[in-house]
Amino acid sequence: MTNAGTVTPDPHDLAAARLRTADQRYTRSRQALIEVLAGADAPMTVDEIVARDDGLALSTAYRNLVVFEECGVVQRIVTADEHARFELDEVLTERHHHHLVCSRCGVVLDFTVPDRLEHELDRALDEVATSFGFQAEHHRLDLVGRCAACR
Amino acid sequence: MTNAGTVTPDPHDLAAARLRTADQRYTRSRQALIEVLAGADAPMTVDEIVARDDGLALSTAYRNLVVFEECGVVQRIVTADEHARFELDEVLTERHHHHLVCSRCGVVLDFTVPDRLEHELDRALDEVATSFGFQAEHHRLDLVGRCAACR
DNA sequence: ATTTATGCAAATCGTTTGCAAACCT
DNA sequence: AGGTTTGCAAACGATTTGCATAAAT
Repeated sequence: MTNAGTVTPDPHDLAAARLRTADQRYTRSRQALIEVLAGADAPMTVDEIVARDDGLALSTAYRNLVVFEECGVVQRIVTADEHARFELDEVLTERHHHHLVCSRCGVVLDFTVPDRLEHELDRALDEVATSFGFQAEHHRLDLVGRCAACR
Repeated sequence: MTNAGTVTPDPHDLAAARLRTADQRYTRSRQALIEVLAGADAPMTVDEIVARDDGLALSTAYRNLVVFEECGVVQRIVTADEHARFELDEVLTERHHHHLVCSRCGVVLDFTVPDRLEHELDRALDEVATSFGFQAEHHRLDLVGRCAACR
């Protein structure tokens, strides 16, 4: 279910709000970063992000992505690939999803599973967390294989 | 279900067999590496592995772990943590499992979910792969949170 | 005016690699 | 012997960081 019947809020507003809570400014660079990520159709590497926005320094991108991550504005995705990838946090997109990861080229795509399965998963993971004395934060479900282009 | 009623084969034999198939030798260093991993109760970083076996060069460990990975003898686990971790492949251990990942200290622990859920998951993921033109290799299910020591 | 963010260049650090010696078959 | 693996030290490359300047409040 993807917030049917509601208006999807602006990522910029949500990001700004979350940053403000952490006493962080929503500067031009940060706005540009969110703009790029909001327009992405898949998680992006830092190189890809910087290439998309002329004038943004690599170090600034890295630093802000860390801030975003700490504020729950973006999610960092680490695969076997050497580059980390970033996407807007589900809090901003309101779309819980998982990732297809290509074992050859490293590309990452989003997918969802039926709600029923997702709930069963949640329940099972709750039990696991409890039995290990773990305080669960979130789960990740990745399907690893060859993407259509790399088959 | 964990191969009830059968004798668990020796990891060394299985590793040697798989390496032979790829025209790879099962040298002392490689045996030592498997020995350490077979005795591990959780996926280990390369530093941990080398510390456990005196005399094994870091570069040798890295090189052999790559060979092992290519031969399906070990599985590389990459989390948000800066160190990759390694464990024997499920082909050797015969225990399909998933990972608890501590978001603070990076430690990784194994867990399993009920067979029924695992099968449902497989079915759902098959559909996803098909619809994306993906050739699935395997899936990963991680529960991220704070481990008992880091809460 | 004071604090925080940015850009550049240099530093970090896990991992990889070149090469000569040791090893295996 | 003949090809492979190993150890050491140097190289790599993604990410981080110090510092002086620019931007934000």
